[in-house]
Amino acid sequence: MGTTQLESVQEPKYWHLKTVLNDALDSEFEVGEILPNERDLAARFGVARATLRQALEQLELEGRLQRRRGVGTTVAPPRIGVAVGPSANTWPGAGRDAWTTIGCAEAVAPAAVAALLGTAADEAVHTVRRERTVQGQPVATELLYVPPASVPGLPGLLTPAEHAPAVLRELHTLELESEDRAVELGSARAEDAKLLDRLPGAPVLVVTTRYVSGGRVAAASVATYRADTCRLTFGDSGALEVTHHEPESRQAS
Amino acid sequence: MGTTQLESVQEPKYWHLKTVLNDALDSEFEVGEILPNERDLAARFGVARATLRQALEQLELEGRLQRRRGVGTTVAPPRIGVAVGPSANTWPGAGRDAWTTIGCAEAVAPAAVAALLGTAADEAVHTVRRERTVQGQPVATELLYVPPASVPGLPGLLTPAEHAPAVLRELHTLELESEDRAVELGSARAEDAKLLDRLPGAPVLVVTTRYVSGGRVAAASVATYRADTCRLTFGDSGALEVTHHEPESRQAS
DNA sequence: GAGTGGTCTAGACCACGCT
DNA sequence: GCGTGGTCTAGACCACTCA
Repeated sequence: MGTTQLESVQEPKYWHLKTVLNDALDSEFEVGEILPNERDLAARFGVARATLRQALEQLELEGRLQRRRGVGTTVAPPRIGVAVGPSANTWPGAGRDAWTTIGCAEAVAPAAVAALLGTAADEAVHTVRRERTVQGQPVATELLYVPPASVPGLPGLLTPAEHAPAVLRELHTLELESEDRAVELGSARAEDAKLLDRLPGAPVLVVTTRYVSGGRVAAASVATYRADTCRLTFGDSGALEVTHHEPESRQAS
Repeated sequence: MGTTQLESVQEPKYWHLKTVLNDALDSEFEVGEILPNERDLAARFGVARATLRQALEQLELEGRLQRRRGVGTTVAPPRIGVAVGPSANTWPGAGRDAWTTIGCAEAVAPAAVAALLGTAADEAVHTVRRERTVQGQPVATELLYVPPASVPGLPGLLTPAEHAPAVLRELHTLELESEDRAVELGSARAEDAKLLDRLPGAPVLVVTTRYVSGGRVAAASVATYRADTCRLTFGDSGALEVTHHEPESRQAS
């Protein structure tokens, strides 16, 4: 056999494949177009399906592809820029904030959240589940945790339908001093995955927010954004920039 | 065979494995401790190595494990909170900003960056490579792009060693109006991966920042943070909170 | 029911870090 | 040189969507 492939030395096949596919996506496919199925693609490139899948997985992680069981693999549109952390500090649910409330329960928060709130680990807190959709597609789900101490004026008897609005209303009577946020990578738990229309384990960006009022942490939220379709934008101004993905950039030593 | 496993129906093995391992990590292992190797673990759980690896990959993605070729799999410490976007707007390299400059070159920026800067696609810009380490470990690399128009006072003849400091110094003479930032998931390119001490393709959080001065975008940067070890914190106040990972949280319908 | 992606197996070999 | 994780193969079956 001749050594025809000088360039491919020491580079994993799936990595090379990924590059090739990435370029092909730019030049030969339209957004939304469906690709040949995995078995055909693997055969075409002369690799095992598992190897091809490794390349596809990476491209999906980077938001270039979208795969759906029973349907196929399609070219993904550019990521959606979703604003996180508006210019003015506002309480969740105040004004027009792009979230829709799904429900509310009173439950013991996970230990991590209790630490964030500074409450006892076994104390029940109001837990509001919300969802955020952009262009008709779900991009995030959130759990907002409000300790009873933050909403002392809350009426005692509430129907499930009244619960969430009442908690938010009470919250808005407080003065919001500041918010801090953290962003980290996570994988979708079963429940979040269902709301986000993904499989469990899908990569998500977890945004943890502490709402501070009167020197105390008055509420905290854990929001889960689809990492494949979203770009989180901070900063005040118009955030809807173009996105894309560069193969490899020139270097600065 | 008796149907001993009622709970495991319809749940992928790797998902169940992940849960089991996650719990074991909490109860039976110390941070930094090395796990049995993959072949042993797979045998112990009665699954193929590929299946075990699928579970390990997820746990690594979530920052619970750290795997190193030739060494082994260790229990990862909690993610490091790294501050992004300080309270006061500051130029890169001003004051004490946790970054160290590696080098600088004049090169054509990738198309995406040119769009961000509003420069021509084929215009050369100053490209400063920087690195950020926390507790001795590299957590991020950055490319800072500065169009020549933003630093008109830059001397003509510069040695490589003088280049980066000179660009930053010139930049600091401008007044910074605002910054916007975006965060998205990406995978490390070969070059970034090397600086971050990871394999190419490792998950990273890509932070894109636009620095606005005089109504124009005076500079832009693309910073690449290790997604496995970092938690990006925004907001002004003390950000070094505890992190951990909850199995599954109670629900709010 | 046909076709898709998702899971799983039981092997093999390779690249790397140590010692 | 040995042990580790990383890559790759050639199969199989399952879960899902859609006509």
